[in-house]
Amino acid sequence: MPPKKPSGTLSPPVIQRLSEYLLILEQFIAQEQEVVSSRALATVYGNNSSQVRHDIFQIEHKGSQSHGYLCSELIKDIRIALNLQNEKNLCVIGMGNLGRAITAHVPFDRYGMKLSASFDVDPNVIGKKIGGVEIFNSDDMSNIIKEQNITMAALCVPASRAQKTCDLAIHAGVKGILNYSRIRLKVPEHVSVHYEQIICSFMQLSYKCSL
Amino acid sequence: MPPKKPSGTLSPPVIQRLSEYLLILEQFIAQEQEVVSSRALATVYGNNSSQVRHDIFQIEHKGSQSHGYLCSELIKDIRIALNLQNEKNLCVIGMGNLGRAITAHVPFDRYGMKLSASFDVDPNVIGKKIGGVEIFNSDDMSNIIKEQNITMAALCVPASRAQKTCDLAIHAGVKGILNYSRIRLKVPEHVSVHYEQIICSFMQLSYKCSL
DNA sequence: TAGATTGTTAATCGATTAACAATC
DNA sequence: TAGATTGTTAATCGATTAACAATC
Repeated sequence: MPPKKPSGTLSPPVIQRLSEYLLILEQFIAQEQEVVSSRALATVYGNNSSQVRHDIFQIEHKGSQSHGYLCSELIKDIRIALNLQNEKNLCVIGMGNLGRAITAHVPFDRYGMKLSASFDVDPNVIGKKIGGVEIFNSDDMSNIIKEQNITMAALCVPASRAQKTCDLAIHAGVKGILNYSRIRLKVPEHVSVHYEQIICSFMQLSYKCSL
Repeated sequence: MPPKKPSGTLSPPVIQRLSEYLLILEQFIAQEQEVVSSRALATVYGNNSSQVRHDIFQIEHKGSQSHGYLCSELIKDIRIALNLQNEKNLCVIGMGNLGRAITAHVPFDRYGMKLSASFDVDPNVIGKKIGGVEIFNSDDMSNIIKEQNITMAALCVPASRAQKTCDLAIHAGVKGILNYSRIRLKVPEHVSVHYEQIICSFMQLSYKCSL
């Protein structure tokens, strides 16, 4: 019998909430709040204390009964549960506004990820750096992905180029794609794609607002 | 007894899927594919035909038994179900890379939304246009939101300014916020906030990839 | 101690899937 | 007609919430 549950045990809604609890807890730490109750966390997140405790129960973190959770310890255990300790390399493909936003402003290094390359086809930007990350020629993508052992990619290219680019990245070894392009991708079974269609988020919000 | 179910009847997962079906169906139309079966749609979306039929059942669209759904008709009924016919005004606040990406590239007008203003504090960009949308001074936000009857906002400002900006927008009449800033917002009960934390999407993908 | 709060199970609720009759 | 596919209900599955004993 293994000492810990096998990874892959957490369901998508739980993973999602844990990742957001993590950011909230870090906000608490920044405000020098060291302890938090399930009730307080639930208030900020927008759910209820029962769900918070249930989520935390699943990652086998132990709080202090009657005094709540120590933020710093809970952060550690969420990081372990989400597998954020062993570093993963990723790249951003397509340096339009969105690609640049992700490259320059998302703090990957604080969450066990390393943005090790970005790619574009525009000769005017190739060779430059954004947020400390070099922009490479898309033609060299395959080699660089292999060399740097990149396993995840944010796809920020125009729809017309998305499938071809995605095929190339997968062929070079990418296992997970965050797709910001507005088409559905065909990928082999062993590859995960998460669709991040900004317009769909707006539609959902719009629906809620129209009730 | 009302002829149609009251709006607000659709659950969040159903709304989410319907919004994505909509994009897929439009892709089909663009490829001159006029008819689609629940099975074909499920294959592209990545679920199963039973769920597709169940979702479509809920919006009271009638397909043709034995021949599937007519894409154009299904598109129409999804639009109705999602309340995309009556136009809503929205704004983007913060014209960094992300704000510019949303302003320039998200096709709001095709989905019943009108991006009628964007805001920034930088005098170098105020007065310019991006994607046909004028960038106004954030100081004038309150007036412009009221004048143009803006009800939704994409919040793309730095964390340090997010809460203040959000308060201002809500006070001027905004009812729904898509929050791209990395903090939790305190809002009154009648306002909906959707959190779009890019780093959380990466954490979720990373978890899936590490299984 | 009394009060607060967690840990954990059980109950409830809702979402997904299966099944199949109806229909074109 | 036979085959394909929807429409719709029922069954299953999983996620959320409630409850409360345990504990500090």
